[in-house]
Amino acid sequence: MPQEDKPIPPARLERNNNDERYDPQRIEQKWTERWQSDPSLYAAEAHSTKPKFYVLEMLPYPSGALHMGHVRNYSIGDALARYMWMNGYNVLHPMGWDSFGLPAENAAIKNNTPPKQWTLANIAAMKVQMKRLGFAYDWSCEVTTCLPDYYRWNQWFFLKLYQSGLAYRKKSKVNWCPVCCTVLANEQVVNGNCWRHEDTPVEQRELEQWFLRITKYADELLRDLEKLQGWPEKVRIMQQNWIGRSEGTLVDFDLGGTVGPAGSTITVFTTRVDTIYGATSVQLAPEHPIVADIASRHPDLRAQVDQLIAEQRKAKETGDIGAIEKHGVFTGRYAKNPYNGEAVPVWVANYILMDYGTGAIMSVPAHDERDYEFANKYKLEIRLVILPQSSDPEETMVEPPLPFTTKDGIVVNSGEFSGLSCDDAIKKMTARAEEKGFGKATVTFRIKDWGISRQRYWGTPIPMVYCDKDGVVPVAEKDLPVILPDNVPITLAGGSPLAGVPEFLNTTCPKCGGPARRETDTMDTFVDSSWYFYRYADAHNDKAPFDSATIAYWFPIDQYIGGVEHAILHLIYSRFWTKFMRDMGLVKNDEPVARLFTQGMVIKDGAKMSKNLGNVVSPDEMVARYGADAARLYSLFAAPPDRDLDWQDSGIEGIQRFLGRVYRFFLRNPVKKSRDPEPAEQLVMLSSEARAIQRKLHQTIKRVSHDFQGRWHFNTCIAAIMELVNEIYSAEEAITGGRVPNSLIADAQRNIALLLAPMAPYLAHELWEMTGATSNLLKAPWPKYDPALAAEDEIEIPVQVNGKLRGLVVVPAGATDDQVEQAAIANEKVKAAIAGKQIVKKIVVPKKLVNIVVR
RNA sequence: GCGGGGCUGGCGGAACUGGCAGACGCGCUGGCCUUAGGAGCCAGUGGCCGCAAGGCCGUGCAGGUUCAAGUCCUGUGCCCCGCACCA
Repeated sequence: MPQEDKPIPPARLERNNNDERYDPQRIEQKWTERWQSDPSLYAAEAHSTKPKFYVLEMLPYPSGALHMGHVRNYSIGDALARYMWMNGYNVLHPMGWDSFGLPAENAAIKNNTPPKQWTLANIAAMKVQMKRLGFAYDWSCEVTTCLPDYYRWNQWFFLKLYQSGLAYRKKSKVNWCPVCCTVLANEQVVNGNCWRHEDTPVEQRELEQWFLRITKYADELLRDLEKLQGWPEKVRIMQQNWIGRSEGTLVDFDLGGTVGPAGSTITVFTTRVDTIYGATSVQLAPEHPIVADIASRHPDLRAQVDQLIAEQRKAKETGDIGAIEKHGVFTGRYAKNPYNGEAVPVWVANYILMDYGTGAIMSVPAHDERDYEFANKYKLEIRLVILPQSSDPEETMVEPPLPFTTKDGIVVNSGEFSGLSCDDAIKKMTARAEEKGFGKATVTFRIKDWGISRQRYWGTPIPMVYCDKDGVVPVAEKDLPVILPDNVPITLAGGSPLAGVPEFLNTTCPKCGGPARRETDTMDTFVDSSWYFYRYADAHNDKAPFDSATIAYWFPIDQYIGGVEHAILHLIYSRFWTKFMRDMGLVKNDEPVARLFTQGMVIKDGAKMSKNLGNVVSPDEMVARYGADAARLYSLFAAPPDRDLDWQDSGIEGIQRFLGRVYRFFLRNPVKKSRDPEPAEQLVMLSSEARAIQRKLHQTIKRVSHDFQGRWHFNTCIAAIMELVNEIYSAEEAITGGRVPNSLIADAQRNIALLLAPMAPYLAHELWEMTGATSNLLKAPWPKYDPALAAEDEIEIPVQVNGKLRGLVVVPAGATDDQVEQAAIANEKVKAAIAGKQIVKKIVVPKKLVNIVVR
């Protein structure tokens, strides 16, 4: 939503009529103007001998205003981009807009504004915010997914998917959100509710839909998770669970005669065929077609089954599926276990899901907890067929107190398979099924094909045509894009708005030229975000989605940064898209993203910021009060980036104080003699105060470099710079008294500007200029430290007696262990602590500590 | 139930490979400067005892390994996130 204009209280410092005040508004405005005058400032180099680095933050939905989560995300990415520039990389750092989607339609209804107008206005507003925050984006390759020059390539990809058999149309039960009035992908259903309307249960509807065959890549998507060592383990595991690969066996149970159109066989799926001699019933999902067949002749059963179906649906909707009490009903029929020829009763049970496996299971109460619970309730036979490996095979447990469910056992009571280990039994029994033709090995996935049809207006039109003569016909490539018409009346009722636009709907068949109708559904917006980051590298290509050679240079993305909420949806779809493009020969990389970083949420008063709770902090207000640098620096300082950040207004004030301290140090100690950076002089004869500053300076460069590169602990980077500034302030008397050479002050100032440059770019640039430097700080080399100058002359060694701190001794940095030990023992407090006791052991950890063990 | 992360002062957080727990910042207390201070500067600030010197206790809890444990091991509690009748 667009930000309403609230009167913003003036920055507190502005009331201070002091020439030394740090005025972020003045400084930041000055640099904004300068940076805007050079649009190529942040542009990636097309031909470069430098190593490349592609750093990317997840593109926002243009809701109208940035929130603090965006600011944090982009502050991290921007710091990294700037750091890599300073380290000599050719950096690609783009930004764009995930700009199709339902909120634009909702806003259209509410404000009577066309979605396009609303969206483009929001983009303009948010771009202003981003520029005000000083993020170094290469706007020349901006991607806006709702514009035809982008979405035409969605359509182009769709045609390619269709040609490859990876896009298909199918009538099926789909998830329908009654508030969005559209279909949702499985990935967009959260606990049975719509992902955007968490209180709205998803309904099931039968509709003709377009699907993308992501399941073709299910195995590879799973396998290649191994390659993604630069991804958080959490995300890899979430994807692994989502894909849900499971190896098992299909086994046919014969019903001994046809019941109806669904046939005379029940095929069950099991991962534990080794337990099949213990199967004492077959359980069907209430929605299983054979249940419908049987029930059609038995009205009583029909009613009971309907109840089970209703119950299951309700449980799914409330998210309680998994906790409902198991119950079921006997169908009156029996099915034959093909291994032992035994006929077992066929039941319908509410804990069997139609959309996993075959919707039918064999029930083995002795070796499955769920089956055990069910069998106990209905007094079904519990037959033991696996014994724990350790126990005596002679010993027969007739009534197991609990089912034994692990594979670590021996098969018993299973005819010729008795005596085998579970794994061997699975192999041999599956082979038997294949040999006899009553079953086979199979792999089941939890992941389903991706339904992309949406009955909404504001999305990419699906480029397909329906002809009475030729059926479903793809739009010719040369006729792309199929333009999304403007001025479409939008309601949230009655299906696809495009169906009500005759100029759009009516077309001619690409094949026969006769009258035909266009597809009126649009694509899921996750299609847009599945490949947008490729377009950045070649954003103005009008012959192809991108040039393959350019992609080969930039990909994979070196660092992708965003919220963990995209761990499944966006990040699995875009992996699928990359694999499809690779198989098309369009890209060479198997994976789009080499390293992924998921930053923590921004919370306030212990809760996620939300309008309902009224704990939202507006970036605009923060920038107006404290400046962009302070807002950015605080979002990096308040917590390490992977953890949740608890926003505290008093914290950002502290950051502003710090920036003011830095600024005043420069202001009070103008050093304009030297021009551009030059190596620090070797300052041999320094006062102790000067030496302390010099040492701290080099130690700080070391620490910041280390924490930045290796760990991304921006909070400790900033803390280190604060320490340096504190050191300088505490030496103020020495500075004003002339005991610190000008050249050292100049050196410190240059380095402080450099160290701050990635995180607080406005002030850093101002300070850089104040030192007299004329080069562009953006690409100034990251500072290096001199180990000799960073070294301490003397070190303080804690001395423990029996592991407890008893004294501190100061020794020269180069002291030998013996000297340190002597100094430790000579210490008065240590003497007192060991007086009258016998020294058992002396431990000297070089440069760290001494521990004297006494008795 | 399974998986991932977390638990350190009044608060946000430091302590990367076992080696001075509490860096840095906020808050608080005191002082300086000032017509004024919601500006700036300086100092103090884990708890308990003590005038002090100093002592004891302290990283969710209980054990253990070690000269030495926030860090390693065993057990356990609580919080957050994800998945969940997946056969």
